[in-house]
Amino acid sequence: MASSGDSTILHADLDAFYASVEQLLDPSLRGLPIAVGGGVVLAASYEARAYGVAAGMPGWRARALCPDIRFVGGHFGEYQRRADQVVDVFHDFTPRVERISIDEAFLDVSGAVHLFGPPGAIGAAIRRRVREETGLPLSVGVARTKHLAKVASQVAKPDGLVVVEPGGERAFLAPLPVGLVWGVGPATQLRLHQSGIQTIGQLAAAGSPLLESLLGPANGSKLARLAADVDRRRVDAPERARSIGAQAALGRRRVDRELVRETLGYLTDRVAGRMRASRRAARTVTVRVRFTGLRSVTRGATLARPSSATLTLTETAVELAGRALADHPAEREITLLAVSLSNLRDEECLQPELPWGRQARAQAARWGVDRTVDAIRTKFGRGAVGYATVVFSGVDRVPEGFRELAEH
DNA sequence: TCTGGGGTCCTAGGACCC
DNA sequence: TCTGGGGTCCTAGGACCC
Repeated sequence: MASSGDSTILHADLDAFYASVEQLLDPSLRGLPIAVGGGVVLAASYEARAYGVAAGMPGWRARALCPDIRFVGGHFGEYQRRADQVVDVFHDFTPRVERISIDEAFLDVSGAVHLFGPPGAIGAAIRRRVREETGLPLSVGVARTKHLAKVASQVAKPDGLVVVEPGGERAFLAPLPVGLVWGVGPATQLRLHQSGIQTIGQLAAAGSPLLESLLGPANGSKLARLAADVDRRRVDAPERARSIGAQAALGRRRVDRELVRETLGYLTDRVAGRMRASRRAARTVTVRVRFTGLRSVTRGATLARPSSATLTLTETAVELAGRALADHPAEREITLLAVSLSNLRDEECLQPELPWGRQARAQAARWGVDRTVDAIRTKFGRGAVGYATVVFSGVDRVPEGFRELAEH
């Protein structure tokens, strides 16, 4: 029985995943700069990355950087299918697989060395099998901790394997840029650079007190632990979600109450349905309104009791959006609306409504309508039935396949 | 001339309670 | 005479991740 200090963690990360699948499906795309997406780059092939194209970049900028870039994609079902195939391979080596996104997972292979040899050999064997069975390039990092395994897989990219031997952790981390630390994004990186901290070695040397004064107590101490390699998180099954949300980009639309009502109705309907499918109810509703120039505001409200009723949640969302808009009368156009449900409770645990009173009866009726709609949709599909403004709403411009993928 | 959708966590101020 | 401290919940905003 290995102690936690002896655990061996493997981080596996599919390279340029969506783009790699597209190049497999259409061999004429191999070796070419391609991007998956349209308005925004969801994934870029390594050939495109050589031009500076990166995920999250607006499509027009990608075209400016790389005029020959080809935009392809939309094979969402294929992405999911192949990613599942890869995870099946992982399970042949260990039952302890923590999937953290469609193209990434942690594996605890501490107990697998007796069967498959040293950690490096396991990493190599997994990479080989994934390549043979799916055609996809996979990068793997191996180390004693999750954080270090993840850093190692980033160093291994593209299509490589990096093993950090026990005892070599600090030396491995020291020269690497701070941006490789999990949780260091552009804002934190800028602040660290301004303090003369460029490498993870310098980050570790800075120490917790300085980092806490720079970045706040929680972020500072967490970063100090990661840089000093004393983080010991285990590989676990993912926890249940703490919030469920949906958003819709609208282009540039003049502020219009009816548009807001329809869009929020549509979004809340989707989100509430997903929540009911996982048998939960929400106490907090949050609405985000984004204006031009990426200026955005959020308004939230916590209900006296949890609800899973589409109508109740929609009314709350619409009211919150009204407040947000009223607080910003100078804004003439909105570009995005988002709804999020949080403070989630298991529905079975809810206090049953008292069987009398008009309000209780109304709630019971809403509950019944939602269940009926859910059941019909399960049988006949989303478009079969719904509230009128939702059914006829024209905001569903993003491919449904992508939504389902994102929801997975 | 600012681009998708789905999430997590942290901070900070205010209300309220003891 | 408004002085002390601690805890919880709510709200708004922001950073970050895939």
